Amino acid sequence: MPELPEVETIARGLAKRVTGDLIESVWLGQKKETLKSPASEIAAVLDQSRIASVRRMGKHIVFDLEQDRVVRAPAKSRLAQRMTKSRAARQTSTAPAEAVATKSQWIVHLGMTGSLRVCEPQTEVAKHTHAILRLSSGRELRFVDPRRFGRLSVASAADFDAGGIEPLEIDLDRFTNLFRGRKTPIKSALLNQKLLRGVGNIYADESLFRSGIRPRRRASTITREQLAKLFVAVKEVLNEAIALGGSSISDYVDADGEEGFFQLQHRVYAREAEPCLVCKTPIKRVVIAGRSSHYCPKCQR
DNA sequence: ACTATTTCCTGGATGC
DNA sequence: TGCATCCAGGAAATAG
Repeated sequence: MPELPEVETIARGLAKRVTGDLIESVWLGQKKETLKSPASEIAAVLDQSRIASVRRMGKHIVFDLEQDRVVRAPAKSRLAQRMTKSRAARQTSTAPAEAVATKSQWIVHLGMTGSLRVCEPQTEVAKHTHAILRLSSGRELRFVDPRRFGRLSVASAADFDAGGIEPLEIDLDRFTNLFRGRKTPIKSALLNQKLLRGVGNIYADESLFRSGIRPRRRASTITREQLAKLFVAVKEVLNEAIALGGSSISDYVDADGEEGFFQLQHRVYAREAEPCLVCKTPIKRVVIAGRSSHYCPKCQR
């Protein structure tokens, strides 16, 4: 279940392996529910594009792509029209033909069980493989997702909006404002990607434990002091998890096939009935908005 | 405008 | 052993 720290780890690993590669060909599977954009559009954007960088936005992995396309002056191509007017004007008035870099993005959401693997072409194609990109390095980048909660899409450079604010970049004032007037349980608010992007079930539970707040507490009833603690806890938990390569739950591994180790630091997540590490009270599990939520009934109020 | 609930999906765990 | 059932959970869709 990749959340922000896992996606960050994966994106860093991918950046090391595929930055600068040209995508020489693209294969997309038939399961169209994994595609947010039409298959033809995804293939057209990926094919013959160069991977300029790989980064994380919330729980999304963003591949920044550049395509070199020859634009001939007299014929007003669609590409030329899409460029800024001044640039297009310069183009048509001077050079008869010129290579123009157009920018776009390939956006991957791993959902629950999605993974991106860089491997040799002869590696057996795993079950539930939904996309294969052949790279100029001779390797392949494959998207595998058994449960198919993952999503692939493409966007032009200006398009992609991942929603809320990055939790590692937000300041205390804006953090506090996110919860003002919200009657929803704080747990639900933390999971709401339109507020903060990247926090998932594990890190929401762990942050609430560290700040002593019960997951069911209505967001608007939390004091300034408690929110300040939560603000620190969220950043702390995410940073520690990134440093340990994320949490390996079920079959999560990063781009190098390495497991993360933050699961060993979990204080409440998946520890139902086990003693609280602070006060020995058994950890409780309740369901909030359809999600299992773990907390210590004594330490969290 | 918010908030709560349902739905999607497969494989691993559990129970009889 | 075999088969059915349940559960995990992010986010979109739907309902209130």
